[in-house]
Amino acid sequence: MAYHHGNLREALLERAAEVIAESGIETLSLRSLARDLGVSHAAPSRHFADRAALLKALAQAGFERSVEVMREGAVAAGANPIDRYRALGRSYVGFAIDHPALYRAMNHPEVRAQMSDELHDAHQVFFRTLREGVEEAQKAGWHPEADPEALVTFSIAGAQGTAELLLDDHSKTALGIEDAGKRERLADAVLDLIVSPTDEGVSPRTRSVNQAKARKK
Amino acid sequence: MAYHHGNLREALLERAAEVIAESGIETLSLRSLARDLGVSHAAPSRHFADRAALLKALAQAGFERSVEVMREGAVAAGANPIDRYRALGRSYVGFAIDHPALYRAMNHPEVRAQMSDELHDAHQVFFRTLREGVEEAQKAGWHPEADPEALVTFSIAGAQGTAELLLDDHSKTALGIEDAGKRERLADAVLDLIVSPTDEGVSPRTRSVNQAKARKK
DNA sequence: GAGGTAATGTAGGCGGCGACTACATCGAGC
DNA sequence: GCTCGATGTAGTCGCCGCCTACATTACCTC
Repeated sequence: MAYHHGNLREALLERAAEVIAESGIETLSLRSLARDLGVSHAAPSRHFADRAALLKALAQAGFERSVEVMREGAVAAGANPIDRYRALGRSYVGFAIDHPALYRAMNHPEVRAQMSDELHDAHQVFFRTLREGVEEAQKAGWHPEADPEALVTFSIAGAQGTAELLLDDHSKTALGIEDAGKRERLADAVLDLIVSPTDEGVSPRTRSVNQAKARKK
Repeated sequence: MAYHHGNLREALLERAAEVIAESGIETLSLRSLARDLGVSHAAPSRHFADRAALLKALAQAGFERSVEVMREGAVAAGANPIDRYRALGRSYVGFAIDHPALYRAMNHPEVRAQMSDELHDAHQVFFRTLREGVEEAQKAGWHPEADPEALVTFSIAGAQGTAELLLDDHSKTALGIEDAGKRERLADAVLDLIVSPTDEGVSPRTRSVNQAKARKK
């Protein structure tokens, strides 16, 4: 075989995502990754300075992909700002379920602790996307009385917390989630609770549009 | 000095909590812990079979303490079930802020992945405490139309997500949280949003009682 | 209060890992 | 066809988790 792997960087990211999805970030090691791909133990260092750099790259991809998915969801939701806002949250939860490895990388303490500038920017874009959705929804009559910053926190906390619960095995059993269908219904119900409070102009039961939201790959 | 440390187990837990609060769970090692306490590198193994066991012990303490704090908060909130329910969530967020190391241990993937029976029970008690609060609140008129399971998920997700955001440095700056006071106010505002939806019999502005809630040590 | 035993701590070692360095191979551009 | 940068290899160091063998202490029993 060739001395050069050819596309080691992408292969590393892909295999890393598999390993994380299977057995978690903790068990991920650069050396085992190298073994899996049949290269020497030091080869990964040509592409990622250290283990954290690889995780950061995954996290960055995660922030970018999640923003894409959220924007697509908003577009599919139509013109009503509150429906669009709901779709943002629903898409984020869907993203977490579809791409658990990226999601875990995005929220791993080791990554959050020391963000590179690039990663910081990606995180900012993510935050801004949600913030804009919140602002539009508020203008449209969702919680007009509330502090916008509290609304943003509430929204992100709700979406993040829901995603976390739906990905955690113990919480899943504690909540009686046996299959994917039940998980989807629960996610929708929770999203309804987040969005529901204001009853003017909002239709919290318009789930069908969001459920059929586009998911690439 | 004595050959025996005397209270190594407690000292390990205490020092571990310090290290986690300072620099995160990732940097925690049994050997560095042993060095910090002036014992041999293998001494900790007498009390914790492996690194995970130590984290599990911290997590267990966290679940137990958080339930205590939540119950105290509910008692201090009085007789109104919805006020009591709000106090549960507010107390949990307060617990996370006051005991970040325990909170992180409780939610660390390495811990969640393989829970011991004891830890599983502690987690169940935690879940049940919140679930009971939700059920009482619903009986009292909070979201009477909603699926109870969805309400539980919504509640835990909201509390958990809020705690996570308020502990994360990047999210803190993105939300414009400079000092502890602002953080407390934001936590209260978010809790109001979680509890507010139903307007019959609920007084979401009764924060003063909860703010002055008891916190031990 | 002497002896035995379990609890607790020590010393050493093994293998895996991250990270570093020196060296080998390939490929693209002059 | 040569050179140079990109990519991969081989070897090493130190830290860590974890294991085993051994030392010291506390406590219980007679």
